[in-house]
Amino acid sequence: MSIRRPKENMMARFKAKCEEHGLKITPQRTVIYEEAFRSKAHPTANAIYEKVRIKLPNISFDTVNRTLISFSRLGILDIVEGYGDPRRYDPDLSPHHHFRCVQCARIIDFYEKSFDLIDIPEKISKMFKVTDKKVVLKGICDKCQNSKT
Amino acid sequence: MSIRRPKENMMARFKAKCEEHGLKITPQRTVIYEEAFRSKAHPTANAIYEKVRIKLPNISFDTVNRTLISFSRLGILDIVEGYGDPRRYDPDLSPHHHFRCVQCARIIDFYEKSFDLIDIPEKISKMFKVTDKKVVLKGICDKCQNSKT
DNA sequence: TTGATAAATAGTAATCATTCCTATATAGTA
DNA sequence: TACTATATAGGAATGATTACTATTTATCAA
Repeated sequence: MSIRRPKENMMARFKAKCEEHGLKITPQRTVIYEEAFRSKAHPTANAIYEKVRIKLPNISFDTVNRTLISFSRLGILDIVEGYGDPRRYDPDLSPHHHFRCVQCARIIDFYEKSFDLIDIPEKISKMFKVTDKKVVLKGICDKCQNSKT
Repeated sequence: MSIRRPKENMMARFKAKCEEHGLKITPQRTVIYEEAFRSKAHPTANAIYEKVRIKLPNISFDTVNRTLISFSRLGILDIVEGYGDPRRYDPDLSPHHHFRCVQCARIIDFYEKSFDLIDIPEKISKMFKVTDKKVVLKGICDKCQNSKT
């Protein structure tokens, strides 16, 4: 799911983003950034915490959680739209879209060029500063259709 | 936000949906249904619970929560996409779309006919049973743009 | 109309995600 | 190198959500 980029580009982007927003570059933030983007699928804060902990054994969960939230506020990282479940992050920065199964709660990524091209209505772009757009589909996934009990 | 419909239609729909899925029609479910659709904006389970409690003083929160979840599973009620905050419901059944402010976390409804008409790609409709589609925009809302501290 | 039965509910208790608090440590800068 | 605003660790508090169980009830068949 996540885009493969050379590590040096990733870290240059990280450094630039931090400086842009006046965030100090700490070892904790660096490792959290690396691990968040190394993740596949849509990791929770806890999943990222567990990975970070391997490199920084006595980091606190709060630091990981707080950092992920500030990353998402600054547009460094996306939060996946959820439906009452724990917050999950999306390291995939390329335009993509989501299908959600209402039975098993899975969120499945898909790519569709025509969806990437939809125009923001003027009434919206006048009022708000739009930084991202995504089509979210809802329904029953293949697995759940087959295993209808 | 919610569509105004004659109450009798609402209740006929409720009854039909319950029978379709083998749900018993209980006074609790009836009142929860009524109050969920009377709500404006995007109420939490707790907000609906407080309203239902006026009519059924000793209903439990668990019953309200469980009922709302089962309604959403059966397509009776929508869950609003959220970003780590408490689950919220959407009583607006008409096609509409959402803008999310990453600063203040508001979800703002908007209507855009061209978005309603987007086609589901065949690769998706073959694999999944799609029951709803929504465009989700992300950015900074008008209020937050003005009050940048 | 009534009795049987599977489903639903009330009333907790338990769990888990998330946020808050404070003393200590540190990155960036003069 | 020393100063200062930030950031962090650790743990406590809060709040949402789910789980559990005894009791009640809607539905349906006789």
